[in-house]
Amino acid sequence: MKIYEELRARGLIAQVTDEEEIRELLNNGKATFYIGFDPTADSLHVGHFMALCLMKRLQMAGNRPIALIGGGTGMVGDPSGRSDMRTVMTEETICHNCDRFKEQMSKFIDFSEGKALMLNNADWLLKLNYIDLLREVGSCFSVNNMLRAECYKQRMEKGLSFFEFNYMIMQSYDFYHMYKTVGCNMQCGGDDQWSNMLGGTDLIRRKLGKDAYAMTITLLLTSEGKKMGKTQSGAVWLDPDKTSPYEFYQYWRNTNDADVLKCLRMLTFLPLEQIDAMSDWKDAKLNEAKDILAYELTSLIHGEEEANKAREGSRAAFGGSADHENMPTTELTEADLGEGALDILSLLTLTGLCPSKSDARRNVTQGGVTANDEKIDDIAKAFTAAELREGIILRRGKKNVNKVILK
RNA sequence: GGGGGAAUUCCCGAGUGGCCAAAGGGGACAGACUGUAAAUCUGCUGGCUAAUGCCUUCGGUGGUUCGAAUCCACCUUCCCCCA
Repeated sequence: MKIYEELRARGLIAQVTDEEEIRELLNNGKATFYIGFDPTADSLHVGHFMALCLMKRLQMAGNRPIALIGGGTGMVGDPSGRSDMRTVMTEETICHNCDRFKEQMSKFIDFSEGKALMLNNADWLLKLNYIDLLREVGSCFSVNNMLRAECYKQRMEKGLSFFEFNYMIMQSYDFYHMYKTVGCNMQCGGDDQWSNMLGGTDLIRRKLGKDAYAMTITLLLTSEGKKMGKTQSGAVWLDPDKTSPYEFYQYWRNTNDADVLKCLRMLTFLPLEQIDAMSDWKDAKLNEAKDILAYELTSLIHGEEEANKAREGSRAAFGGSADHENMPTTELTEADLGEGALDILSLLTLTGLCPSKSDARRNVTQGGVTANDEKIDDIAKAFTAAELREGIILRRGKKNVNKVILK
């Protein structure tokens, strides 16, 4: 199966400007395509992961990816799909974030020998002169059309500043610039970028009379219509310091039944036949598919070793038996110990299982806390140094486990 | 440029001098049921405290008052109408 057909089969392709041409380009490794990443945080997250996967897939098929870091566009911020204005970031923050992005991407995409490029649009956008820009490309944009664009719809109700309105022009300029300088003939991105991307192909046609292409990938939504990769505590990060491999693994392990196959297809590199074979797995059997999904993804991001640890940790936490080696652990020192013993509420906060003592108290009172599988319902319960030295397995609810041990 | 309105705890949103840590809903969390799923039902939802209670919070800064989320002044941001 050729790459284009595979992307289709995996359900990755959302919209394309010209299916025939794009199939031809991609299947023959003739595309130089770019995907933009706005440096809004100091780590990539699951949302970016889809894009990285796509890059890798296309690269494996012989195409040349360009990872475009939005050091310049990040100064403005994309209003697409947002209901309010982004906070404007300082230049230092943006630079810092750009560097971290580069680091993370290099682990995933092969940048050697020009097989892929990494560019930063700050290099050309920051130099632009307002009047020159207006004269050069300003005439190619119709405000009427821009206002009709889907990506501004939401903002038309709440208000959109001129500042952010320019984002589309900058993104279009990127494409145009890279078309001229590095032969970039295609842009890929999330489906929410569609109108911004069309701005670019349009600009190239108007300015150069050449065809360039755009392709969007399906946004990965949960069956409830929410963006995948968001939890109540924020995004699921690829940086192990921000989201531990264990948490990362657990995130996928808890995927909704309805979303498992879709995620396997879209995110993993497992052969389609193998994934199709899982399609009649039902009920408890589906848990195996979730384990595969979680393992595959953790392994892709954090490596096999970490994936194994995460899987072991998870089995120890939920499977009962197994060893407790890889369980999330908190090491205490004598200094944490008050009067020779530590009460349950302090333990819960020290391990991070509960954010505050009030919350810890609530959880204990509601019967959600166990220590070594014994339910704790007394908020005054304390553990001695000797008990702590043995190690205690604390649980808050079913999914939050932490082993405390006094060193 | 002129006029009118708004800012509330994670989100939406009530509250218009004391009874307000602040209604209601959503979400999150915990319990029951399960398959580490979904749905459902129950509880719970600022912090400290064994508890009584105390402390911090209603865009910001000052002020009026015994007492302010609520009144006044100024500032900031946003929305709407007219130009």
